[in-house]
Amino acid sequence: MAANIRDIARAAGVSVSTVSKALNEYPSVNAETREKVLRIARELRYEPNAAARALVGQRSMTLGVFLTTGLAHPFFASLLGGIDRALREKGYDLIYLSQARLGPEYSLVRHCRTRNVEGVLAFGLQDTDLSFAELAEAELPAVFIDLDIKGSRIGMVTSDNAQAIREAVGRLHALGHRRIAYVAGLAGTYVEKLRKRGFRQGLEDHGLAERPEYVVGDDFTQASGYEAMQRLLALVERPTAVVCCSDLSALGAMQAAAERGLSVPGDISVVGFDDIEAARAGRPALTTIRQDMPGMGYAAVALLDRLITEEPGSRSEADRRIVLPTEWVSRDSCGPAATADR
Amino acid sequence: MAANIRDIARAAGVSVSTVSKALNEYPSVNAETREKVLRIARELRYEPNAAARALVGQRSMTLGVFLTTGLAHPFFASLLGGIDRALREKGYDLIYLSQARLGPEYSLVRHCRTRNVEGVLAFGLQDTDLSFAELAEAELPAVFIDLDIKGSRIGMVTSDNAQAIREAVGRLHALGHRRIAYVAGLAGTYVEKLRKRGFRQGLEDHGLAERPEYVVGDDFTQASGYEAMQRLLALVERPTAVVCCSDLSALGAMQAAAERGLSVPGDISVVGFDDIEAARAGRPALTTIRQDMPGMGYAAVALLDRLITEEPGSRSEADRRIVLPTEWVSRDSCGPAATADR
DNA sequence: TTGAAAGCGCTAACAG
DNA sequence: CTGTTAGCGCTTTCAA
Repeated sequence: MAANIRDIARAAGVSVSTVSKALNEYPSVNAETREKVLRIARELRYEPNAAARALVGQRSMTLGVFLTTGLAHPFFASLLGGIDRALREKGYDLIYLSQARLGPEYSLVRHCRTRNVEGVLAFGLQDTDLSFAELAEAELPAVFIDLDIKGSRIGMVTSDNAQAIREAVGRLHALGHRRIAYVAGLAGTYVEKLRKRGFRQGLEDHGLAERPEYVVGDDFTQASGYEAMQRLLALVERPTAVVCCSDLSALGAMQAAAERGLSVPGDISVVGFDDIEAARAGRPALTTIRQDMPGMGYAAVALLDRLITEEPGSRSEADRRIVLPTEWVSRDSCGPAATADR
Repeated sequence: MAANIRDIARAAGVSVSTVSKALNEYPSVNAETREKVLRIARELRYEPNAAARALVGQRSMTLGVFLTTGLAHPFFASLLGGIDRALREKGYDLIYLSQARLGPEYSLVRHCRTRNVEGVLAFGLQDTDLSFAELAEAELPAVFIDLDIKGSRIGMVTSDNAQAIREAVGRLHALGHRRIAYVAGLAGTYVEKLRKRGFRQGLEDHGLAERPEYVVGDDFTQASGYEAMQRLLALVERPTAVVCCSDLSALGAMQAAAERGLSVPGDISVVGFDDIEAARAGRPALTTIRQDMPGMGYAAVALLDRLITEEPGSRSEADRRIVLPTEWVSRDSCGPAATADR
């Protein structure tokens, strides 16, 4: 029942190759012929068959997406928004690549080959996954989000994590804070490494010494933030401001402060990271560092497209890394340091 | 460089059709021949070409997934876990269908046709989306999660929402609660309709009258729960227990109670719905109703597979609806009603 | 039990 | 500017 190119050719009284050319906007087709073909295609509700196109050896226009921590990320939805937009603009479709290996014989690269996947988008925190090495080896173009993987056809998109935290420290300093703590995220992850680095740079910028007891936390979760804050509040000389690696941990931290009877930002200021929905809903509303998730998604697909279509090696290592700026979102969880604490 | 069926045939000294049959486990091939073919296929790292398979007119083994509210759902990750498992078991791949219409000419069904999608999985809250009618019309098999759509090749998977809330009311009643309120979710959604119905049934079961002022809230968000609880606490005769439509709204409700200086569960008991991660992390840890998200995902794919492979009309309306049981998760936010309040 | 051949829908030489 | 033809990789009659 579905019309194909031959049906159109017959109805239009031209050859299939002419139809193909008309449909693909070849310049060599007579304007009238093209219009006629296009009109008939519409009438017949013609839809090109992607499988046939892929088979004939050209592009499959298929990208794969591989998620490690993936969807648990509270802002994956916004990432996807940007990915989606870029996908449409470039004409790609996205296929989901399972992270659940059923049996050791499963291979990401083989899966991609079978489905004619032209490039893969990977997202997550763990870079320990073996598949990544496999990807690089296979020369399959790939773009990682927040993951530091190298390879000739591998790109990366991330936020300017270090700069963001560094700036946060600066802003707290400007508010009079001198005892600034950092609630760290999962050790070993790329973003955590940079955020911690940014924290140190921020302290340095203002001649503040780093105190080991002011660096706590070991995960991006709410629970980690909660416990971290408890430890901070048990200190003899407690911090007046806390920069957190994530909104979730900041929320946990605020919870701990509230239980302790401390007011935020009256007694202690708190800064988050990400700007998830709950940041706005929290009491007090969380001051945080917004990542441009849609922008990252969009940039990732655009970069992947370039990696696929350009000559391998035509862009430099640096040229395959995209670092997006973050945005300081001032809400209610930060305030001036109490004067007694200065 | 990628080996194809002809390469195998050549290397094995047999015909391509024999190779095809061996690869597809036709019984008519000689055991020795089959072994030889399989061995060579492995040596050559042969991977079947999905496009060619789809083209030759058989199954494409491709499912589409369409998300409305989709990924914003905090537990979409667990849903996906179940989907993933079923996908592998049945041999399907999943392609992401954009919800972002670029221009009015985009059509979900056409997209599916182009990509040879055999069936679609849809998830979300809004059933107002026009594409759904289009799906039913096109006779494209589809399974909806938490969405009440009907059609001859359309199925649905959901939790037993009504029963879950009804049971929650019963449990609160058993704890001595008589003034039980309900924090409702987004009006007009399928799950909300059933949860509210369950609440009423629960009250009826125990001869409790429904008080209009005890039904508040209008969304599944934390903000909605927060405001709802504020209204509840402003009442002259405030409830001693609150059943919430979601964990998020329950968390918001607890926040409001805490701000008001009320203890949970000492002064007021709170029940959530979903069992998201934050439920466990909350203080007090939230007593809630767990939905079997992986189970729903798995069931959805399995049902879709049946809808695709079985004769249309071979299963009854009721047979196309799968309702999964929920589980009561007792944590710390519920306690006996204060005796004075009985 | 095996093989030859046709053809799925499309694109791309090449010839006219 | 248009048409003829070959062929992408695979499955499936049909005949041997």
